Parts: sequence; C-alpha cells; structure tokens
Amino acid sequence: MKNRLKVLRAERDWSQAELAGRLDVSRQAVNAIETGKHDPSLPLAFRIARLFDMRIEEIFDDEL
Amino acid sequence: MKNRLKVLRAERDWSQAELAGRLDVSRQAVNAIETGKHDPSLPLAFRIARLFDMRIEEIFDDEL
DNA sequence: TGACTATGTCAAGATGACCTGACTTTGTGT
DNA sequence: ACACAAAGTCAGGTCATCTTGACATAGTCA
Repeated sequence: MKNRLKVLRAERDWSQAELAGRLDVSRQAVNAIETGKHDPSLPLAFRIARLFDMRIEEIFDDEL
Repeated sequence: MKNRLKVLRAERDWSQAELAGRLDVSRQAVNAIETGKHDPSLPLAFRIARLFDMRIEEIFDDEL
C-alpha cells in the first residue's frame, strides 16, 4: 500500500517522532508505514486522515 | 469500530458467504467484522469500499 | 419430519500490526 | 573532527486479523 505520509509530514516540517506523538503510536510504527513495511490498522488510518483533514483514500492508495 | 456492512449486504440480498466470496475472505471474517469482533485490515477496508462504490468513511465509523 | 440455508461461534494456527529498547547510518552544523 | 538530530533497522514480545474445519441454532420449505 502506497501512501503520502512522508510528503504530508514534510509539508508540515514534522519529524517521524513528532508525527508519531500526534498519532499516539511509536516512532518505529510511523517509520514502518512510511517505508512500506506495514499498512496501518484501520483505526490508525482514521487517526491519520483526521490529523491531516483528508480522506483515507487521499492518503493511502492500494491499487497497483 | 461501527460499520454498515450488514445493511449494505441486505440492500443487495447477499449472504455473508456471498459477500465473503466477493471480497476474497472467509465467511467467518465477514461475520467477525459485522458483529464487531474485529476491524478489517486497511487493504480489506479498501476492497469493501470499492465493492460498494463508497468511501471507507461512509461505511466505517470509528468515532464514539 | 427431514433437508437445506444462513448465521453465529469455537479452536488452533499463520501472519500482520503494534510495542520497547538498542543500535547504526546519514546529514547538518559548529 | 565532533556532536547532534533524524531516519532506518533489528530483536523479542504482545495482541489483532486472518485462515480452515467443525459444530449449534434458527428459519424455510417440500
């Protein structure tokens, strides 16, 4: 699953640790999602979308 | 996480087994999601949304 | 009654999504 | 060169999301 987290984070000039804090997950969890090692759970995907005020489908892309 | 799967399925007159087949998951997985035992993975949530031609947020609701 | 379907549930097991803690690598700035 | 911050990675653990197979219950229908 591709995602735009790294770009959204860069636009806000947040570190992975800062994003992790805002999402209430570990820094390693953010890193693993950004680097494509895992997909977030659905509840975490909701928190991410809410944080950036976007729809899940605007941040994550599971086609291709 | 609440969801509208049971209603969407009823509107189409599909059994849990039929929905499971369309989503390529087990019947028990569909049952567990409908009865609130689990949340779907994000990839499965995408497949569900695509099947019903809706956004994930229109089917699943994690607030409250 | 007996057969069939749909639903709900359980057990056991594989794999995925998280955790903490530790360490390395990379880039920046003094 | 040195220090520091950010990012990446690993190990070992827990719990969640799936699997298959089995079984119980309720409803429908010949």
